[in-house]
Amino acid sequence: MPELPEVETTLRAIKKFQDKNLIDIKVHNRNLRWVVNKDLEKNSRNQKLINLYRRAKYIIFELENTNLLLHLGMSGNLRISKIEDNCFLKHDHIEFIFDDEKIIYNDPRRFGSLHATKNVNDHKLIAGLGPEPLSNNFNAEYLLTRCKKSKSNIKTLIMNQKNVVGIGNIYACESLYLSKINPKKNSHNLNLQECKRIVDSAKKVLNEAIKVGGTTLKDFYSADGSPGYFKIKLNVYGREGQKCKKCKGEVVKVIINQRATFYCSSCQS
DNA sequence: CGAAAAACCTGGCAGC
DNA sequence: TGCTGCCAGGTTTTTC
Repeated sequence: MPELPEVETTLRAIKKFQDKNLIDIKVHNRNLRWVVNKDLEKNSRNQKLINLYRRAKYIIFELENTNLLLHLGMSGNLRISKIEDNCFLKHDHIEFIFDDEKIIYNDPRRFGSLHATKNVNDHKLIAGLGPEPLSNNFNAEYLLTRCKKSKSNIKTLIMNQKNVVGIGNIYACESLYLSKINPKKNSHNLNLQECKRIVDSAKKVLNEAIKVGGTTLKDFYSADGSPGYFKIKLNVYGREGQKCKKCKGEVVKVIINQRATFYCSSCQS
C-alpha cells in the first residue's frame, strides 16, 4: 500500500494523537520484518507523545524517553478505534493505546516494522536515507550528481531510498511519465535539464497524490477510514496496452529491477 | 566495491 | 469447487 503520499495521509489522520499520553502498547505478533524488541513496550508506555511526524516512509512517534519508528511495509495500515472496541481483525499486530482511543496496526504480509530508539537520526534504518523529495534538498543539481555516480537505470535510481526517499514503484512510473523520460534510460546519460524535469514531476505527482489522500490500488484506506482517490489520476501505472493520454502512443509494461514498470513507448525517450 | 537477484510473508485472482 | 502459479505498493540481505 504505502508510498510517501499514503504514509503522509496516514500520518495526518493520526496527528490528533500528538500531545496525548501513550498509556500502553500491545504487541500481538512480534514477527514483523524484524522481531519487535521485547523491551519496546516497557520502554514506551506511560509517556506523552511529544511529536508525531514522518521521515521517508517511517511514521515516528517522539515520546518523552524514546522514539518509535513505524514502517507500514507493503501492506500495512493504521486505523483508529475506541478503547472499549474489541473488534479485532485478522493481522491486527499492534495496538497503541491512548486515553480514550487506540491506533491499531494491521499488516497481512508483515513487511512492516517497529523499532524504539533514543536518537532517530542515528538509527540504522534512518541514517543512510536520502533527502525528502518535497524538500529543496531534492533538486536538479543534486539529482544530476547522483545520476553521474551511478550506472543503473533512472527508475531504479529514484526508487533507491539512498538517493531520494518516498518514491516507490507507482510514483516512479508516474514521475518518469510526466517528465517524458524512459525508465530504462541509463542515469549516467541524463543532463541537468532532464534531471530538473524528473524532480519537478516527482514533486508534482507526490503533492497531487497527497492532496487527494493517496492511491487506492487494492485497498488503501487512511486511518480515518477514507479511501485514497489517486487511482483515477494514474497515467501509466496498470494501463498496459492502453493509449497514452498525451500522444496516443501505447503504454507498455516491462520488468525493471524485478518490478513491473509502465511507460509510454512513444513519448518517453 | 556496485549491481542484480533472492529473500521476507500472505492474500487475491486467473486459469485449468 | 479446488488446486496451482503468479502477482502485489518495500527494503534488506545475499550473490555475482
